[in-house]
Amino acid sequence: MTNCDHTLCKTSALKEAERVCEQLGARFTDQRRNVFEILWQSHKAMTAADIMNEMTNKQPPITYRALEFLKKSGLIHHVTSLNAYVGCIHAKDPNHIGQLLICTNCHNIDEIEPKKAVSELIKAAKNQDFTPSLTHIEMLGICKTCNNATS
Amino acid sequence: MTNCDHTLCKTSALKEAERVCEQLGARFTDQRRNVFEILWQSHKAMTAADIMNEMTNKQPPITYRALEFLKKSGLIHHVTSLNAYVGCIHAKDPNHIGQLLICTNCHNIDEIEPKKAVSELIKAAKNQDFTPSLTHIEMLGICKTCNNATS
DNA sequence: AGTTTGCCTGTTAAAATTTAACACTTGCTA
DNA sequence: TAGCAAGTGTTAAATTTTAACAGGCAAACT
Repeated sequence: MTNCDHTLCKTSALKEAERVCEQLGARFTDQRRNVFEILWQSHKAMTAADIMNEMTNKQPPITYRALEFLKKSGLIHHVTSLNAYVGCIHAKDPNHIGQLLICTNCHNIDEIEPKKAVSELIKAAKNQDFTPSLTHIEMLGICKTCNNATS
Repeated sequence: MTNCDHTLCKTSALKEAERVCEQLGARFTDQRRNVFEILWQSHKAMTAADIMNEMTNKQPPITYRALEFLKKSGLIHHVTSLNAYVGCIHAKDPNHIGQLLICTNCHNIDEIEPKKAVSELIKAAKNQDFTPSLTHIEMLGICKTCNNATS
């Protein structure tokens, strides 16, 4: 995501969303598209309320249902430590385990795939005979841009 | 935590809590103790409402304030993916980064310190010029006991 | 001992967030 | 073209969290 051409970025996310829905036999309806596009206006996390405010149809169930669907489909992430949502930039790979880098200054979120760390995490879990099915990794901190701005 | 002698486990957690409060110049008051003991009845995550139900004084602000304090002091963890709380078993080490292993079957939570994985996560973040200050790692899955019971 | 100070509590509400329930619509497909 | 499953619209309500403010309590100072 860092320094993306965001118009392109958004366009390809939309294409990807259509493809994923197709593949799931689900519809990328107006409501779902509405939520998705709002989230993809930026790489910042938005709360359900933030999103609802920008929806055409502002009724809570509409928003929550769309969020639920998009999350289940792997198209967006629930950023649990903020109770907010952000578009997923690795939707292509439904089994990826992302590491969210959440800037507490500008609120942008980057997502990387820390292959080595993940395999260590899994190894550590297996050591306890724990069988993982879902992994959340979230880091709060200061991003590159804000680091440079401060210095 | 796995297969702990829980009476001991709880006792030492209480001692530790008293020590931490002392060190912080804060008081381990009745309300805080109440929440803390409720959480330490088990290694299961409890929601604020669950806890409130068992409190002597069941008023929301009492519970939320105590939770907030215990969390800030590193005595409990907020399990963000469940929006629930659990006692921290590494309170001694205030800078530790824990990996929570959350059993979706029995709801017990174990916490381990995956040193290697964490250093990889930090490395991955630094590669993006991201300076982390707080890291959350949560895994949902099936624990040892439940694995054995099923097989 | 008396008083100040800061932390902590009690209490009343209210705000914010999320879900339930149910009737209706839409698009596929048999 | 009827029937089914998926998705919507709508009304409320449940749940979760916070605000605000008055009062109490313990340690620190005089």
